[in-house]
Amino acid sequence: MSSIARDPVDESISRGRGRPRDEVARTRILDSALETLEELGFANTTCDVIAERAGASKATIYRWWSNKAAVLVEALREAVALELPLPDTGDLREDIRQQLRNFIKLLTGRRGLAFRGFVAAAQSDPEVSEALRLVWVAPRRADVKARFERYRGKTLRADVDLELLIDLIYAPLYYRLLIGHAPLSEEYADALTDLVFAGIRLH
Amino acid sequence: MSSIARDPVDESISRGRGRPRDEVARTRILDSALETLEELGFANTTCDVIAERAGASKATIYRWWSNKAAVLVEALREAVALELPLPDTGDLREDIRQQLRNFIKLLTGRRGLAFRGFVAAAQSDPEVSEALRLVWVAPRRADVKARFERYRGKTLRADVDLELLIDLIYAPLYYRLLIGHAPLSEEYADALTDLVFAGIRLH
Amino acid sequence: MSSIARDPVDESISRGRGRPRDEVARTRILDSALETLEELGFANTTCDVIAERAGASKATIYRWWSNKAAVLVEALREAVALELPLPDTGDLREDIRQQLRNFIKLLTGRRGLAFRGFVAAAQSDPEVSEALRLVWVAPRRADVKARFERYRGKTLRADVDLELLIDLIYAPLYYRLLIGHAPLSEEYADALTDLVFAGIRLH
Amino acid sequence: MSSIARDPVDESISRGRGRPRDEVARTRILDSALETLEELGFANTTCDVIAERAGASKATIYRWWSNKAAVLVEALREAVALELPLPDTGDLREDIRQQLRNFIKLLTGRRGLAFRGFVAAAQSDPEVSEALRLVWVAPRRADVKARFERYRGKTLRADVDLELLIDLIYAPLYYRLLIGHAPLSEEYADALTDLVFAGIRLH
DNA sequence: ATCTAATCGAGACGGTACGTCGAGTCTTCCC
DNA sequence: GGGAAGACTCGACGTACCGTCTCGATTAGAT
Repeated sequence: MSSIARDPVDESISRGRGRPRDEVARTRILDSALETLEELGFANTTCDVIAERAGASKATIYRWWSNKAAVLVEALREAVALELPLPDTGDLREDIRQQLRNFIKLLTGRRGLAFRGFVAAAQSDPEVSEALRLVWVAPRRADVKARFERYRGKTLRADVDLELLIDLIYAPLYYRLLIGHAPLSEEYADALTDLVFAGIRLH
Repeated sequence: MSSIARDPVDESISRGRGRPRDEVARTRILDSALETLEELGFANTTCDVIAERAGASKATIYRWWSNKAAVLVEALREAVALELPLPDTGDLREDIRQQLRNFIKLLTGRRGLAFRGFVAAAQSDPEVSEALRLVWVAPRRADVKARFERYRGKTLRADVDLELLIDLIYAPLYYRLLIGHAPLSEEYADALTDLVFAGIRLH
Repeated sequence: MSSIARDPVDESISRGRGRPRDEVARTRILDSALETLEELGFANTTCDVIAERAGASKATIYRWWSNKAAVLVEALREAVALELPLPDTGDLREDIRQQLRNFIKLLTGRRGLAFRGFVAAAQSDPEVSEALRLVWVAPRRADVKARFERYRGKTLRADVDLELLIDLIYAPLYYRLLIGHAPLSEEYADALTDLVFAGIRLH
Repeated sequence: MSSIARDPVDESISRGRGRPRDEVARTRILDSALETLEELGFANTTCDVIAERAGASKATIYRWWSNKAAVLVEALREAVALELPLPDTGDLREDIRQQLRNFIKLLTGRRGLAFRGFVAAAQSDPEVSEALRLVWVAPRRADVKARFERYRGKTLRADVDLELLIDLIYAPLYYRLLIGHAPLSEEYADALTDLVFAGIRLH
C-alpha cells in the first residue's frame, strides 16, 4: 500500500522516545471524518470541519495524513473493516446471493454516499484509487474467489474465468450505485445471482 | 434534461436585437474544454484554463453554461454524439461483442480519463448525474434493449430481465474503468460476452 | 521604489481592457488596514481581519499587495502623505522647533504605535525598510535639508555636514519612541532644538 | 526586571530534590540562540532551530525562559555583558569618540542584525522592551552619564541636560542602524562627536 | 445613419478551502 | 525531578478555484 495509510505495526513495537501519538485524537478525527463523510459526502467534507468536530487542529490531521482524501480513506477503512463477511451456507449460490444482498443493504444506507464519493475521488487521485482497491475491493474479491475455487468442478464449471466471474457479480452493484439509472434493491441481488449462475452452472 | 444544457430552440426563434451569440466562440470553448478534459481529467480542469485556451472569457462560459460541469458535459456530449453505433451483424452475440470491444477501445483511449471524471463528478452533482444518464448511458442502453427485444424468444430466452441483462454487459466495463483492479482489453470483451451469453441462450 | 508600492500613474493613463480595479475596495482595505494598525499594532494586525473589516476578500488584498507589510505600508503612506509640512516662520530655529513639536505630537498619538511597528517590520523586511525610507524618512529629510541650505552661511555655519545635522535633530525622536527610556514631550523638542543649535550657530 | 529573565539566586540556594538544572544545556541553548540570531535575525529565528542546534528540547527552553524573546534577550545579554566599556583617556571628547567608534564597530559586525531584531521585537513586546533598556541601554547610558558628571563645569557646560545629551550621542547610531538611510562608519562617529561637542563646550 | 441592446474579451471581485508554519504546551520514557 | 523527543492546539499565512461582476469594444436589428 502506498503512503496513504501508514503502517501502525512498527509504532507499537519500537515506541520511539517522544510523546506517543494521541490515539484518542486519532479516533476522534476518524470518527468525525466518517460522520461528516456520511452527512455531507466526500466532496463537501472539509478538513476544517473534521478538525473542528474532532476538537483537533488541522496541523494534527496533516501530520498523520497527507491530505483530506487520506483521512477519509482511513476513516472508511476502519468503518468497513469487519463488514460484509462472506456467508457460508453450504450452497455457493446462496452464499453469493446473501453477500450481494448485504452489500446492497450497505450501499443503500448512509454508507452509500460515502462510497460514491470514495470512488469519485479515486478517479483523480491515484492514492485513493490504490487504497480503494486494497482496502475494500481486493478483500471482497479474495473472499469470493476462494469460495469459487472451493466449488470449482462441483456446482461450478471448471473452465470459468474467476476474475471475470467476480466482476460479473459485483460490477452491476457499483454500476447502479454510480450511474443511478435504476434502484438497488434486494430483489436485484436475487435476479443478478440467478442470471449469473445460469451461465456458470454445471449442466 | 435539467438546466445543465439550455434549450437552443428559443434562441433561433426570438432572435432579439443585440449581437447574436458567437457560435465560433461556443465551438472554441467546447473544443478547449474537451481537450483539457482529456489532458487533465475532470477534477483538474478549471474554467480559467478552458477560457484561456479558447481565447474566450469566463463570462462567456458562464453566460451559456450554468457551471463548469455543464460545459464539460456538453463538450463530452458533442464528442460522443455519433460514437458507438450498435453494429448489426445479424448475430446478436456478435453485435454485443463488437459493441463491447468498441466501448473498451474508447475507454482505453484519451476519452477514458474524461469518462472517469464524468462519473466522478456525477457523484456529487445531480445535474451531472442526470446528464450522464441522458446523454450517454440511456442511448447506449436503449440501443441494446431494442436489439435484445428483436431477438427475444429467438436466440434469446424470453424470460430474461432486459434491464438486468444490459447491466450485466455494460457494468463490468465501468467497474474496471473506475476501480482499475484489472485492465480493459479486447479479450475481456470477448470473455464477458461469452460468459453472459452462456446464461441467456436458449438450450 | 520596489514593488511594494506599485506605480498608479500608468493605470490611469492606459486603462487596460478588463474590469478596472475597484477603487472603493482599495480605499476600504487601506482604511481598515490603518484602523487595525492603530488599534492593534503592526505585529497583531492580520490580513484576515483587514479583509473582514473591509468587506473584501483576502484574494483581493494579495492581488494588489505582495504581503501584509505592503498593505500596511501603503495605508500608512496615504495617512501621512500630507502630514508634517515644514513650517516657515522666517526663523530657522523656530521652524525646526515647531517641526519637532509636531512630529512628537504625531508619535505620541495613535499613530505612534503604527510607527513603531513600521520600523520594527523594516528590520526583517527589506521592502518595508525601503518603503519606510522613501515614503516617510526621505521626504522629511529633504524638506529640512532644503531649509538648512537656505540658511547656510547666514544663521547657520557653512561647514556643517547637513546629513549629520538632520540625523541629529530627528534621531533622538526615533530613539525615545523605539527605546522608551524617557517620554517624548513638547519640552523635549525645545530642549533638543536648543542644544543642537548651540553647536551650529554662527558666533 | 520582569519575568523575562528569572532570578537565578533561588536555584542555587534551594536546590530541591531531583536533578539539578543542566548548566551545559543552558549554555548550548544560549550559544545556538546567539548563533542563529546573528545568522538569521530575530524574526527568522525559531525555537525549533535553536533547540535542534543546541541538541536540546523545546521543553527545556520553555522551562527556563518564558518565550522565544526571553532566550534571545539573555543570549544577547551574555554576549554583550563585557562589551563597550567606556574608555577613559582623560579627555571627555576622546572618550565619547572612541565609545561611538566601538559601538559602530559592533553594530556593523554580525551583532548588528541581532540588535536590529532586538529593537524590533521590543516594539510589540513590553518585556523585550524592558529587557533592552535594562540589559543594554541603561548601563551604557549610566557609564557616559557618570563620565559627563565628572567633567561637568570643567570642559562641559554645567547647564546641559545630561539625559538629552546622551540621547544626542547615541540616538544617531540607532537611527542609522534602524532606518538604513546612510551607512554607519567610523568617520561618522568622529563627525557626530565633533558636532555634539560644538554645542556643549565651555567657551 | 443612428440608436439600442445583447454579446464579446479581459480581468477584478467575494467567498471558501486548501495545505503550511511557528509559538507555546503537554506527554511519554530515560536518567 | 530534569531532559530529549516529539505530538498537540491555536491561529495566521499565502494560494487556488469557483462563479459573479464590471469595464470598453463590437455587432447586429430596429428606428
